[in-house]
Amino acid sequence: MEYKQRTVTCGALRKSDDGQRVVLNGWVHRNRNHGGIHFINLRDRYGITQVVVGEHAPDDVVAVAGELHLEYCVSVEGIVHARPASMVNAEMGTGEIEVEALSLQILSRCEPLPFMIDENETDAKEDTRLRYRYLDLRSGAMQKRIKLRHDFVRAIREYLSSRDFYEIETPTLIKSTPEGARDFLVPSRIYPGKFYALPQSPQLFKQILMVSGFDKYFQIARCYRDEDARGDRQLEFTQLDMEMSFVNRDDILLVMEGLFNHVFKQVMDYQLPAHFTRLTWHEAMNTYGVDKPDLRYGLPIVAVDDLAKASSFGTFLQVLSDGGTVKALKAPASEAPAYSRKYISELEDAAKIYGAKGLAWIKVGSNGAIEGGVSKFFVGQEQALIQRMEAKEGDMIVFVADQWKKTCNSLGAVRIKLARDLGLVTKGTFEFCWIVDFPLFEYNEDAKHWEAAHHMFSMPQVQYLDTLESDPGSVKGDLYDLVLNGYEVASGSIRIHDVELQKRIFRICNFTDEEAESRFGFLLNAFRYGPPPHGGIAPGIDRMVMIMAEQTSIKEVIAFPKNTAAISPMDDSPSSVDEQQLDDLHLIIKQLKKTE
RNA sequence: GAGGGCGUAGCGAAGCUGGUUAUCGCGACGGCCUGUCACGCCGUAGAUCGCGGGUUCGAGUCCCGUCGCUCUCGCCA
Repeated sequence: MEYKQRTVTCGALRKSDDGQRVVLNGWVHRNRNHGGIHFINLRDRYGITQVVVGEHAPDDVVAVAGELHLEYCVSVEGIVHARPASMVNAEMGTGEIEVEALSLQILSRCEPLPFMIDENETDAKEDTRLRYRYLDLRSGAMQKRIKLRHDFVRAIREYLSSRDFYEIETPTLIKSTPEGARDFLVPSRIYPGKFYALPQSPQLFKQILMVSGFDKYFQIARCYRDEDARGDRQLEFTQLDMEMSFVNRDDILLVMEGLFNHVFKQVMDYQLPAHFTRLTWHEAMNTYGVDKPDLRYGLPIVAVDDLAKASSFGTFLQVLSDGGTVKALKAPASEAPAYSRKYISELEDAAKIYGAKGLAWIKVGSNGAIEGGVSKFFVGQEQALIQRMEAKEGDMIVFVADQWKKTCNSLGAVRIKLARDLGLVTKGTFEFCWIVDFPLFEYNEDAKHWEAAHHMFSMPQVQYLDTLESDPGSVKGDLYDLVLNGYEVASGSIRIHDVELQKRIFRICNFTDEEAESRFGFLLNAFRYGPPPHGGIAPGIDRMVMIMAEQTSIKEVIAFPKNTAAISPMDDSPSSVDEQQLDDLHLIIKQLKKTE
């Protein structure tokens, strides 16, 4: 098709371009027909320019203008005119000018839209947006977020490249290894009955790159985990995968602090503190009830075992004698929501999600009195309780009594709900923190053996090396998570680089030497050839961009995401395949639950 | 696997305790309009109220089942 190619974009023209002859290519964003005069807002990635088809326009231009509908793709040639002061649109970047059309060509037509393309957020429902993702991505909001993501990744590449990191690709068809999440499998055509797996992360390959001497590595790596989706989780996602040799934990934390200082400044002009708060896993759990605390607000959880023990509340006493714990959280006084019976029950529901059996409460009245709920069991301890909680009139104190982890998690959920409902979350701020000293193992009650809490390649802290086997539960690892505004945005560790130590870890996690050798033999072999001490980390790109864009779903920052049912409504994947394809792959479908 | 929310025209929504012809905005279509910028004005079409069953004289509304979407728990080193 012959057409006039653009000489400028729709966001470029200014008053200083007055009188220029230009060509614009773009989409009809709005078309206002006043009978004798048309105003066409022409849109592309860069902005919107008003095109005028007026009284002096050639007849053919007027005719074409009359045919235009929303989202027609057109080419316009015209003259730039500065608008008279009274007609300037201060809302638009190009609001001081307009382009008088001399020629107008329709490049392609557009059917009636399923939803309007908005300069900001579209009001269509997510399902509809995903089905017509190509239209949804035209919205100003999506364009902005996709750009943000580009800027973010670009700033990362620039920073790391300037600091001697190599970007190295690792395979996406790899061996299935029995750790972590469920693997996506790819059947081999050449080897009947054998499968590749898509990587859950480039973990083993980046460690092997360290053995190869590439002592500073990074990759913008696609990762795959066949697990149920969430707002902040897709089965396919992108990590900034990193690994370094001859480093200790603090070296890695410092690199990351430098990286994100640079990136936030570069991309959002946001100044982060030079160093991020560090909390041990235990501190985080005890104080915030999660291993990914949102530090944009306070509301610390407080231990009250001693006060509970001195109380006369049977439930508390029972939990304590069963080895549990009692913790409390102060809900600060506020007008809305008042701590009504209904609201307290909402808080209780939040606590119960994580297994708490109930939520005890006490209101603080005037003159140091405590009222309602379980207050009658704390006679004589009013002042001690108020002092401990730093409570004042109008505050409410809520309690959970249970096993340690349930207690922490439940109050953690109440803390988050309170902060949201009371409006304690400061918009537009970014609070990073490090969580360190994670336990290396946790006990799998179903499988009846210990498992790696993160993965099996993380280094135990040296003081636990003699007690790995005798007391796995208390072993702390050289592990660290980076947390941003209540989301885990990165996770990493110093790795094991010693074959014997690595084998001990496998054994504790119930792998025989034979199994370990068959699954991870290539790593163990590499470690027989002078592996350097090394460690790394992997920030989630989608999550970080989501938080920077102040969204609550990573779908908002992924061009083509899948829905919660793991379906892509646009291309309708997954789908069935031809019999011939199955034959090639030596596959027989066991049973179809429903006919397709 | 489990729980909460939602499902009404192409899109977004209203429809209270069951009661005539299911309402509104955007969009579509036709017409009018020479300075709008979410243009305005007049008119038209468009809905088996997700699907199936039940209660009832009568169901968008109540009950049961089912499907889809969404958030969450489990799961996700």
